[in-house]
Amino acid sequence: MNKACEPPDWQSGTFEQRFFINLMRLNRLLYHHIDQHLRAHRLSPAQLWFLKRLHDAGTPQPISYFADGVFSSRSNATQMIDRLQAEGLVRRLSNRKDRRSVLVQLTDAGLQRLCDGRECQEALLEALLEPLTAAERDATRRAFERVLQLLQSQAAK
Amino acid sequence: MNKACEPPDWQSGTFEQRFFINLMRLNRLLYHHIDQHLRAHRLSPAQLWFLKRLHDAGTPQPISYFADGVFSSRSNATQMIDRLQAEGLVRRLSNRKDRRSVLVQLTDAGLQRLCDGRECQEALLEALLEPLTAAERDATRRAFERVLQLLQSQAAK
DNA sequence: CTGGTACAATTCATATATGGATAATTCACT
DNA sequence: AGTGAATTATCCATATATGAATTGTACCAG
Repeated sequence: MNKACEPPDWQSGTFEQRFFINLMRLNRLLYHHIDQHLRAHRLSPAQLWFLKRLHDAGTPQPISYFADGVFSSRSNATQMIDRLQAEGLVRRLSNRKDRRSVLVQLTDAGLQRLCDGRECQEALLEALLEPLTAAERDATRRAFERVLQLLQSQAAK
Repeated sequence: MNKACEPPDWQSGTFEQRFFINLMRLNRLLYHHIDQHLRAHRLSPAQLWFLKRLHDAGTPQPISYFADGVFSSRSNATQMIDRLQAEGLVRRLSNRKDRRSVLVQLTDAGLQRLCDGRECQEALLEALLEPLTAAERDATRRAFERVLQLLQSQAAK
């Protein structure tokens, strides 16, 4: 990411405008921060998220398992798995129960890569958030959950 | 965006892990929510942001003005402006002061599109955040600013 | 069993985003 | 003035993300 030329005044405008732009900005900055360090482990945050979810599941999962709407939609999951497979981190298994679907399995190399990346990401997040007091953590957690709740009730309409 | 197949348990894991994933999730959901409604006005959130910044500046701005690291990096700004220009929303002017740079100017059509889109986005954000009490707004604002501050001091290292 | 419907994965077109080149231009320094 | 560094926009390769269309498969109603 290139350096800003003359950054806008992020704290101007209404609460709603600042909320939106600060959310987008925080997201972008944090993603980029983690991305930079994960690069040494040859993983993107999205790839790490895929491997982590697959490992947590414990068993091979269909492609649709990864289309959770956070790091990936349905059509994107296919090509994310393509790239992970090209690197030998996962493999595709045929599904005898339902030949429409394909099961994705973590390989040993994928597990190793996952452990490296996970450690890196966790260390970065802990270092970043370490200065937060317990009260600040609580307030932050609640703020996120509250807005997520509003967003879900709004999106239902 | 496709519906989730079996959404993961977002509230498991350490505070740091939940923080990260909730931030990414909130960002994606809100971006998508706004994107869906802006589509009727033939704008993406990123395009609206470009037009808004250009209008706020009041005068034509160089390409690098848009590379603020939130919606766009340097190389991306070029193609964002390409698309806006192809739609007739902005035009490129030569810069007599510095022939390396190009000035981008809002057209009348761009101003009209901006007004439509801005109104749509503001209404969505107000409707979404309307249930928040003053105390919740304050807590939310402070949470964002605190983490942004941490991130900037961390990124400096 | 058959025909229609639903569903899973894929492919395609397009938009967004980054980093690494490059060419043209300007600037800084001697 | 002239050389070398820095800057500006652009181009390229690649990754990420979405929606629409397609293909193959499963399932259900009659």
